[in-house]
Amino acid sequence: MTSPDRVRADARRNRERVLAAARAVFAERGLDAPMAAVARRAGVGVATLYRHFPTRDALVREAFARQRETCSRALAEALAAADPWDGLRHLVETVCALHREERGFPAAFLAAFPGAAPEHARLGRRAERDLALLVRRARESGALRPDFHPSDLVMALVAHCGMVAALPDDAAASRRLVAYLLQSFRADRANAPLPPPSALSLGALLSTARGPGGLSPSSSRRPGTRG
Amino acid sequence: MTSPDRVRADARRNRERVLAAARAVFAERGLDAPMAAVARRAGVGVATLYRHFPTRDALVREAFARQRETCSRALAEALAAADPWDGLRHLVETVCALHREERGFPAAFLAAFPGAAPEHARLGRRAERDLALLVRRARESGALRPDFHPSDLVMALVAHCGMVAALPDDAAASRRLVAYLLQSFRADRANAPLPPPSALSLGALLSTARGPGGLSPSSSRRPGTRG
DNA sequence: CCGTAAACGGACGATCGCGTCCGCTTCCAG
DNA sequence: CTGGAAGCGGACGCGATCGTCCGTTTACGG
Repeated sequence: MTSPDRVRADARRNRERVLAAARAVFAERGLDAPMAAVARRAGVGVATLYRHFPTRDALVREAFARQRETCSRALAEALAAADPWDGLRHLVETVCALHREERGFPAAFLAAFPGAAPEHARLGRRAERDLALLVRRARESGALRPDFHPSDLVMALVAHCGMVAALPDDAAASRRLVAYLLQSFRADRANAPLPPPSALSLGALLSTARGPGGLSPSSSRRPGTRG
Repeated sequence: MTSPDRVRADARRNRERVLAAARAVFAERGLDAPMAAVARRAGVGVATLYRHFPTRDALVREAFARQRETCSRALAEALAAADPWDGLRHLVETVCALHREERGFPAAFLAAFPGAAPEHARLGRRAERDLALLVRRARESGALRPDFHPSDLVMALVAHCGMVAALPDDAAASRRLVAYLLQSFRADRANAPLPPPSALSLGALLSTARGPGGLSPSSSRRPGTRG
């Protein structure tokens, strides 16, 4: 059962090339871009891709491992911060910055959700416990509103993530939403100035007639749906 | 160029059947469910479906026409309200309730976005103008914070919509997010009690190991991406 | 009741993505 | 240097969806 441990150098190299290609392709074409596109971009045969990552899930998971690592670290840092509110803010801002900056990650983040709870909950449980502790401390410090619930943090992250997924180019909107949310979580209302608003317009959202090319290009589906 | 005007009764009936089926199927299987599935559900041949709605976009647009109509009406009502803040709240709550209650609509709402601005901007322009007016009035009434920008409303709607798309069953999270956002938009901070929190957990979001079936079932893509 | 035009439906060819299979190449230990 | 095992790559068979084409059915005005 003990695997060779010694991996051929070219294999390791190819693995990295595939991961980089996957990030690029997922960022450009969405999480369900053809596997072949990833392989081509990596300069590698499909078989090699499938050998390293038997399923799309495995590939996505590995491709964004660093990002998840960053999230996880941000939680630890938040917990270690001298002021729990600062910790909370740090957590939110770190995760949201990741959503904003790492193209394709929001989709992976959202996609991770529905199937999240079932098994493996090892690290998940721990994260939950840490979050609960952080929230309790921040509430007790008086900075966080007393009716704040840990799930509100998740709610905020998912909402932000969903917005970024829909509007991947609007960093202004992302920053502004984060600022609004953080302000609404404070117990007092230190109305710190908000970052500048985005250029979003109501556009055709309420319009009845729609031009061509409206929704067709990658018609989008709800990320969280059991097959 | 003048079309017959007189449409056969069965044609009209089939059209309605297809629209109802489309809403059902889109709700269950996402916006890019097979056209054939819609046809089957409607008890109709594919050809009939394609005759009435030449493209998927056309079908989606028509299927959710009533919902868009409701949004549009909500804006008008908001503008007509005696108190502009009440109007704004009504608008947000109406649209978000729609997101929450009409399965499939959030995806359509989001999908409508990226291609929104280009042409047809007729109704869009008007909506924008109305919104700007509403916002100005609400600011001047003192209820809405002075640094609120009309795009913030769109930002909030897209964020809420994104969250609902990711967590279609969590009405509690939806209501709570709306409450947080509305509170954060107030100039004063009338800390009205929030609706109860959701049962969301951090789950495996930060977890490194992921069990099987994590993201695979309908792997989700960013709704707004030009092909 | 009847004829016609409109509407219907399902079969069909084309396209696309998946994941495997197998012959060839490359690494590296001895 | 050399042999063998690990790794590689692309062709291939499969299944799903698309959108059209055409023979058949149905509504309805006269």
